Amino acid sequence: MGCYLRAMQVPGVLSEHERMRREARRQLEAMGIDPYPPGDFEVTHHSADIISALTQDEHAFSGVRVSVAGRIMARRIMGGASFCTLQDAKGRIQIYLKRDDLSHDGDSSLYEVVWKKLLDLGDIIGVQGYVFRTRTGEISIHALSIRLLCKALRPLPVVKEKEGHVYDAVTDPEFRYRQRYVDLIINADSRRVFIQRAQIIQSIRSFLLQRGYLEVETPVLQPVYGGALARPFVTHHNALDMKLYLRIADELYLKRLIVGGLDGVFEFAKDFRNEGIDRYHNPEFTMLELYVAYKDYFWMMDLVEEMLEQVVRELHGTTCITVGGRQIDFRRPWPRISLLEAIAQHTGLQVATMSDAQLRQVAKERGVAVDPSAGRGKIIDELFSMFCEPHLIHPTFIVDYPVEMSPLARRHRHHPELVERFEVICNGKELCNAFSELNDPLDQRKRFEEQLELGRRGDPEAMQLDEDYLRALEYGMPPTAGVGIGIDRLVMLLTNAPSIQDVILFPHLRPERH
RNA sequence: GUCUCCGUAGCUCAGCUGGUAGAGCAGCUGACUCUUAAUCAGCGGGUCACAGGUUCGAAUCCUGUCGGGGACACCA
Repeated sequence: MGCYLRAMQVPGVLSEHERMRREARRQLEAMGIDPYPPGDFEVTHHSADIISALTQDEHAFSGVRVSVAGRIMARRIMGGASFCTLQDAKGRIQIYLKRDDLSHDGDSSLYEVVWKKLLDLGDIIGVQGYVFRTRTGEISIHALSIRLLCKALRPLPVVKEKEGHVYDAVTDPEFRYRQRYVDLIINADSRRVFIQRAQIIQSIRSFLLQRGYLEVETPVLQPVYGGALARPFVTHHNALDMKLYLRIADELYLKRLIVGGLDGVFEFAKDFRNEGIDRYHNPEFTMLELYVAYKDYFWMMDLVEEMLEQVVRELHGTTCITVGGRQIDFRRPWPRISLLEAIAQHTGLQVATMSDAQLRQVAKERGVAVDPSAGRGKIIDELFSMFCEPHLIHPTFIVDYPVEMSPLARRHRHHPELVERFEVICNGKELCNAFSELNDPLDQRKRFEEQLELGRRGDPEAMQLDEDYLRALEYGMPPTAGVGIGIDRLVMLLTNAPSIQDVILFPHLRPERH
């Protein structure tokens, strides 16, 4: 690590490899070859398409000239003939090059000098030729011409592979995250994860669009942050000379749109929370929020179930996937169990009938760290996450939460101390959070005021009172169901990625130099 | 933020209880016109993360700093 940093810090200090490649570049230029030509090389085919087409029909390419472009990943030079592994966006294909085929009028310099001496692993070339099978049966392209499309000045880590076994794979997480561009070149699994991430998001988007919901964009820079309990990033607008916050959620804006009569809105929102970083948390992350008018949380449970089942099926072709060695089945219906029942099941405690003091006492006895300022809801939540969550592997709805934990949720229609809220727990982790939205402006004001009181008592995550949001509610918001799904967490689950850094292209890291 | 482990050539890693660095791949030179972790012969490449300290002598021991992983705490 240290050494490539050094090379980056001090441009004059180049490794032997880098000096070689710069010299090769110079020589190419001296030969009249542009090491960075314009993008006018016509690509007619991609590696994987050629291979699948020929596999289906052995004569698919008879009489066909193909042009492919990609990065040189391996070279095997045997005097007057060479093999090269070329990697493009869809995969890899072998190229066969012969001196005789690349020479014209007795000039073999393209093969002897350019190919053998001046091109390197990592360079990007275009190849024109015809498709054939080698004696051992590997589908290859017999090159009739090659062209340098981009000279690489840094050596690529060399990863070799035989019969599925990968040798010298680059596993250093710091290298992979800082230089994701290299990770993507050399780690097929990393490419796979990000392609699947895109598929998952696309799958959700089509599901929602198909139901007629409107995809919208709401402010990232907010004068009042809200919609979640979290610490925000603070920034400053110079021209307006005012404090702005990077959003921690887009909930309050989406619900304003419900007031506005849009009835069904969603947004894939980048949210920002000023908190610790670990394998489940990145300071900026993606959250899907969806709000639908004239619906409640029961309806939303059905929708979430259906949507996620379909997403998993579209991605994997089955509802049953393996995560960290465990089987998880997303097939509907998922169990629905109330928060208090779940606690009773896993701890034997009937917390509903306990006084605050009793609750505090049993929590202490069970080893739950209880902050003296923590309210009843917080203790219950803590009990749940300690004793229940880890046991919930298959997707499970946990429903009906204490009111003080959910200042934006509608009170339960039968139990005023609860709200109509559910979370989906899967693989021991929260996957989404949803509720029947609170649309009573007076109750909402009271809940905000309770949050303000928490804030005064020092809770840095307490909500701010959003006057404009209250004004919107006073105009009337229809009964509405809303849900938030942590997309990064969902992608981790569905791609079997152990760290959030593996599903975010450029995860946050400390600067390389201070 | 706390605890813990880690940082040696472009990459993957050796380097035992201190005697100032080694392998494979990659690179360079040469041979080889169906190879596929190509092969064969030869060669080069390192402020051992950084800064102090202990010592005759430090990649190795100690302290600190930087960066990373993991766990805990807060959260999604």
